[in-house]
Amino acid sequence: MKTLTPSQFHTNRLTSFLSQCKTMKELNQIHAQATISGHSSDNYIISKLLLFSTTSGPQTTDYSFKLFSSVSNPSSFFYSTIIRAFSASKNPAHAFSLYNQMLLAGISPDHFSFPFLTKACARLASLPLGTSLHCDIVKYGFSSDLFVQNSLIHMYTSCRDIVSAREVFDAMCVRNLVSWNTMVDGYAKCGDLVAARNVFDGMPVRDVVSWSALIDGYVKSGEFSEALAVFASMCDDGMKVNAVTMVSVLCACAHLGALDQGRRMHCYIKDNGVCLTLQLSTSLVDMYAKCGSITEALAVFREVPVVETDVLIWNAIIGGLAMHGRSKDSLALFEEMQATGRGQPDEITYLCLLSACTHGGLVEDAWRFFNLLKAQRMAVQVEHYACMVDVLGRSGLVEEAYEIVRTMPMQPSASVLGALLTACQTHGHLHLGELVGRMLIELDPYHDGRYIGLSSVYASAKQWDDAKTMREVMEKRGVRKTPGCSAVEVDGNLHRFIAHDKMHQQTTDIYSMLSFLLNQMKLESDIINGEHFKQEIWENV
DNA sequence: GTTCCTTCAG
Repeated sequence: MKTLTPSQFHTNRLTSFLSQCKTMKELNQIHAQATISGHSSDNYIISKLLLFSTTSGPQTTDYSFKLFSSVSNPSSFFYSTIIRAFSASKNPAHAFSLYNQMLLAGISPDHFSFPFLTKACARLASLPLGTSLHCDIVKYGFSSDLFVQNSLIHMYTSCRDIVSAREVFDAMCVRNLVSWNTMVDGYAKCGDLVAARNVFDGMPVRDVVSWSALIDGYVKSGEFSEALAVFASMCDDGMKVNAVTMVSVLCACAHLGALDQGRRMHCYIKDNGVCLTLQLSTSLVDMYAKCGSITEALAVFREVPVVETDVLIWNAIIGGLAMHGRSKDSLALFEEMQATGRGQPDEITYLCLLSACTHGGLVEDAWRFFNLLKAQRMAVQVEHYACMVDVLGRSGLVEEAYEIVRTMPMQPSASVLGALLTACQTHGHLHLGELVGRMLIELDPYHDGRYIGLSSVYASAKQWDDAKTMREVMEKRGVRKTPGCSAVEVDGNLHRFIAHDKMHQQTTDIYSMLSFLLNQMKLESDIINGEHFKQEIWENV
């Protein structure tokens, strides 16, 4: 029997621990053991530690970098691994600092280094950087490596340079499924669905990624019905779908407001044993909330074990409740999120909360969240300001709302000014409304709503001539009023309507119900809002 | 002795 030295014994023991390691906490313990037994500078042990920490998500990048720094003469393996960690981190540009350091140290990049570097470049969407990287790839002789070529296609499409992506693709001697899929994804991602479809149709073999990339392309381009049609063909083709496919499909249902279809997709997921990932649960919550069934959204949310929740699913349910006017419940779920400590609130969480406050008229809570947002040194975005202006404006605090607009650190967007304009109109601030209305028209001269907005301000102040003039100015400038569009799903069928639409088979029934509802609203509006609101309703039908 | 490319959620 071979006798091991104490050092070899420790190395074997550490290696065995590392192969069974499941969490970062365990990894830290193994690292401590390595330090105690004097193996913290053993490159093999460090390589194992580094591999684990670089594949444990972007939160561990700092730790990975510390590990990397403890290697005395890092080989290309160590450089590639740390470059990979940075390419997936918040700061992909750091990957290039390491690349430069690697070149200065006289280490040549290999066929592993370049895919990570191109990925970093893709995330930065920097074409100049990508072009110079491509030159390096040629220089070091890796331009015919399949993996490098595939990642180059991805890089070019991320930089929206389809021509170069195509050149790489056409120059390839050997293409695999990934090459084709990357092309489908890249043409789809740039919004050219015709080209994506052509590549897809020309594929010798297709897999679940090919289909999913095409479906997602249609979703990203807003062609939701087409996305669902492709999904149907995919099923007809006998292709097995996965969680990624369903995320895109549910997103399409959510945008269409197609509750019955969404429910059927939920059943499909259960029946076909599609893995219910956290992302998929988030999509289900989002779909149910956007399709009007907050009850089912809550049910899906409650089925996810609290330990697995992350900020995105909290945002989906907090935002969903806000959307449904359940402001107090929305705020209560935020408290629950804080209490369980699962998921760190981000900028979007606060946006959802502010939107809850807007719907519920919760001015004090809105200020509380707004200050909390600033206190946590998060990026206060123009959307947060828009919500604050909206919540203050709706509560009649028009001066305070105006103060926000005046002092905000960036240019107020159309949504910020729009919220202020509505406040001026509702609470009769003619002077400010006129000023804001004119700014909005300047900002968006081809947007019909901007003229209508100012016209409504005049109308609310009973300045009928000015109101009429604004509409005339709009017409003179050739700005057409966009017809309002709505859709409703009945028994899985989607019915679409535009303003004054009389095309529907049951148009007589629909209009008689509408006039009944309008009469009810007329009565209510007389009591609540006075004349001009009533007028607005009639005008817009 | 260990690494690489494609599809997804607010």
